[in-house]
Amino acid sequence: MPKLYIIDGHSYIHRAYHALPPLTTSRGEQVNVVYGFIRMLLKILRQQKPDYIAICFDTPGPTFRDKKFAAYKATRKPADEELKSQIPLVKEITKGFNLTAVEKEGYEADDIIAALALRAKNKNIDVIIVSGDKDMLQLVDDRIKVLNEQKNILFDRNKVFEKYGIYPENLSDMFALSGDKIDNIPGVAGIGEKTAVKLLQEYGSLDEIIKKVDKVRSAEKDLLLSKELVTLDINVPLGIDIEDCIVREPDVEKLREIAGRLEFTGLLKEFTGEKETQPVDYKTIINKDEFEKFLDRLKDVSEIAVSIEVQSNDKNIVGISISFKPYTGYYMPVGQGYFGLKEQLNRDYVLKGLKPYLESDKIKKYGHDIKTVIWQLGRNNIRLSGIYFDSMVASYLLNPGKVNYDIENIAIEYLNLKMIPSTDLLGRGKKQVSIEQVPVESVSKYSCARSDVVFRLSEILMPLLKEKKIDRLMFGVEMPLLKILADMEQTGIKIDREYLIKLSNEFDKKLTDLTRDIYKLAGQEFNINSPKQLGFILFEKHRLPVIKKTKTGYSTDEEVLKKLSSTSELTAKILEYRESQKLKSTYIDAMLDLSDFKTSRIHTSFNQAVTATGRLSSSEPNLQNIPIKTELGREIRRAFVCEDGFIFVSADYSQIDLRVLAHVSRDKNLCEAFNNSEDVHTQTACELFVLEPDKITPDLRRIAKTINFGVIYGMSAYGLSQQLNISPESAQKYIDSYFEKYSGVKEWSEGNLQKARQDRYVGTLLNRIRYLPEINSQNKQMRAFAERTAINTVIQGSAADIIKIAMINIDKKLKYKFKTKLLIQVHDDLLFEVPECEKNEIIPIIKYEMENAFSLIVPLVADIKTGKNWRDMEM
DNA sequence: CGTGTCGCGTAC
DNA sequence: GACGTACGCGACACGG
Repeated sequence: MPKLYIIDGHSYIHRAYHALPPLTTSRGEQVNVVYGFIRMLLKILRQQKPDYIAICFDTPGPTFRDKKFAAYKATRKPADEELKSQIPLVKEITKGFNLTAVEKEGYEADDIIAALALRAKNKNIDVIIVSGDKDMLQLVDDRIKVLNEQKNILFDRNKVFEKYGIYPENLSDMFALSGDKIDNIPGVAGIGEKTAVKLLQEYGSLDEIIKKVDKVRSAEKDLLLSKELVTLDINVPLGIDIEDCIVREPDVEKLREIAGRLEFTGLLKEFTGEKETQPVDYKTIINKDEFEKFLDRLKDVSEIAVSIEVQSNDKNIVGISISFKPYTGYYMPVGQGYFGLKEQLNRDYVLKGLKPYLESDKIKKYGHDIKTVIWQLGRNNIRLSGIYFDSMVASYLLNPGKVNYDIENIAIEYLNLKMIPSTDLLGRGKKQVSIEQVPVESVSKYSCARSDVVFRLSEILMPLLKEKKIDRLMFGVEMPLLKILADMEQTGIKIDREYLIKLSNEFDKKLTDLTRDIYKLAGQEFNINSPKQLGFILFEKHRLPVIKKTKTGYSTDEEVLKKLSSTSELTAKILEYRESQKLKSTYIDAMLDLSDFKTSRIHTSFNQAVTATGRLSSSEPNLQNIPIKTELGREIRRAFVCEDGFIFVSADYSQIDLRVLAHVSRDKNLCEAFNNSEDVHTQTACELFVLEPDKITPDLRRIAKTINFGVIYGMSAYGLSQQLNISPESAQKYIDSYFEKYSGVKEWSEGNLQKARQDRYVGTLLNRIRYLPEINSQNKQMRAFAERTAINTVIQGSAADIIKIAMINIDKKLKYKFKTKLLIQVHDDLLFEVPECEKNEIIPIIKYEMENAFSLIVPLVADIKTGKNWRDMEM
């Protein structure tokens, strides 16, 4: 059925005026109403795909209601000038969209809407009135609905009854009885909405009420007048036909011109987005016949792009789109609501039909964020196979420095294509709707585009990967890794819930005690978690010396509190409090929250397209920063346990960063240290302080270690001085003497920078690249930062390359013969869950594959530990 | 009432 | 006024 959207222009304008801040152009014109109006209109156009739209406006002059009742709307303030001045612009916008504005002298928009709605209804057109005005609800029936966008409610008869306790046809009686303060409609004094409803329910009609209720009878005149005023006039001579309201292509030129004039830069971009040069061919498959034909076609294809839409709460699949080639797509709705959809296929039937193709190695799979697709299908017992090209990963490899790799952004960058953002379909925030409630035509276009665009992207991205020589990294490392990460996520790691609950309670008690002590020492209660309040207590109330400041006030970080703690019991307690609070909120409670209720396992996300250096990241929860350094923190690790009959095996690379540095720099001294399997930090101390190894004190070793890390991070004298708590001058001396002893490192570092300045990027061992646009900046700070990352990225990124290769090679060995599973990667560390019976066989395999993942000029060494939980791991 | 930013603290 | 790379908590300011 075709749909007519009738927009209450009056309601839109006021909403925009009050909801938005008073945006102005640089010339001082207020334009918030215009902006809001366009936004709301775009949303309706994109989300609802109306066939007809009519935008109704009031006219300034008096209406028949004013003639009947001079005081009508008399209490209303005249509209603000800032609002009124924008109305002509709004009408101009309407024209720009090629939409029809309807107004009629002597009538209010309400009456026009009523007349239009009834006329459309008689032509078998579904009507949706977009308005927040309660008067409009009188019109609701089986064909006519009212959409309140602020509250995101679509009123049908039942919804009206739900809200008022009476049906739409009785609303005018109710409004007449209760009156309306805003419109100055008298009604019957002493009767509000509640009483009106009660009376109507009791007596049925207005006539009966007048007869039976004294109070109403005495106000009969007012009541009848009110009734006339609230009743919508459906006999407006409209002067237009429904067909005049058909939705046409907007006049993009005109909209662009207005957007430019009013300085709507964001909107301007939307209107400038490339129009499809080639028409797309998207189809929605809704019956068995079409589906069987589709499956027939699948038999002959060698590659498909897949995109899946899921319900946000239960993650059930509501539809699948598949594309065979660019500019085409098929959408199969399998769990959508019936809004505009006559029939749809059964989910299990569709999945069963697609399964052999999705699981076939013969058909190459393309997608954007395939790991998510693996999950979506995995939940439905389909193991996606033949995984070939992920456009998210590809675009990440082409430039890993970006904030995100959403397909919308990638499509703009590489195809100059503006896609429908999901917020257009679903809205955002609290008003977000679930996808199955969105009309199928919209979801179909949205989803098909997502498959289609993956193909279009692949045609651009693949040659780029080749050209930049990162195709081996893509197809040899990242694509195989993708599947391994999905497996790791799916496996998860078991936690001891009872232990964590016990820990949580203990920490609770500890925190309560500490809080009490702290309040006492501070002399008052305050929020210890607030650095601002804490700063006040320490540095203003107690006049403790200010050691460091932040952008916004006093610093209260660990370094500061530690220094103060030699004299202050208060800060010592706060340090204790901080540690416990951190462990409880970030680890203990979060782990309990995120663990699977049935299996007690935690399934993190290993993100493949986040870091600028090529490392993985982990989130929800982050299992890559579980405490290990302090005794108390380590207690958290005891919560990570293996299943009965299994044992954890962890394998971590020894000094992989410094080994990579030795390799790329070919520094004689550094290589020697590793080739002679000496302790590298001690060795560095020997060089720096010109002492024999047996003369190196722990303190000297600590200094050497800090410097070694400094090299990896692109050390500066200032940074090193901070870290070692020494003067920048002495730090500089250390650095000078380091580079004297390790001249190879110095030469490599300089050469690396020079190359970076030339190429504006750096590359790792596997030619993972990172752009450094700031490397030649005039700004010293920015340039210095780029120089540090130039050093760090090569080392950190190469180490990431190596462990990724190791993961792939280990996976190949494990996959078929063993039940051992890789659970977690922490940058240079792999954690496996191993059946006890496989342990002896597995350990040498893991060690071998890690140490031989890549051939450096120094050996790679992996240290193996085993244990029943993640804390108590022993060699 | 949600969203973005800041300070802080974990990991490698 | 930062030696690199991440994630996430709680507080707070801000525009609704």
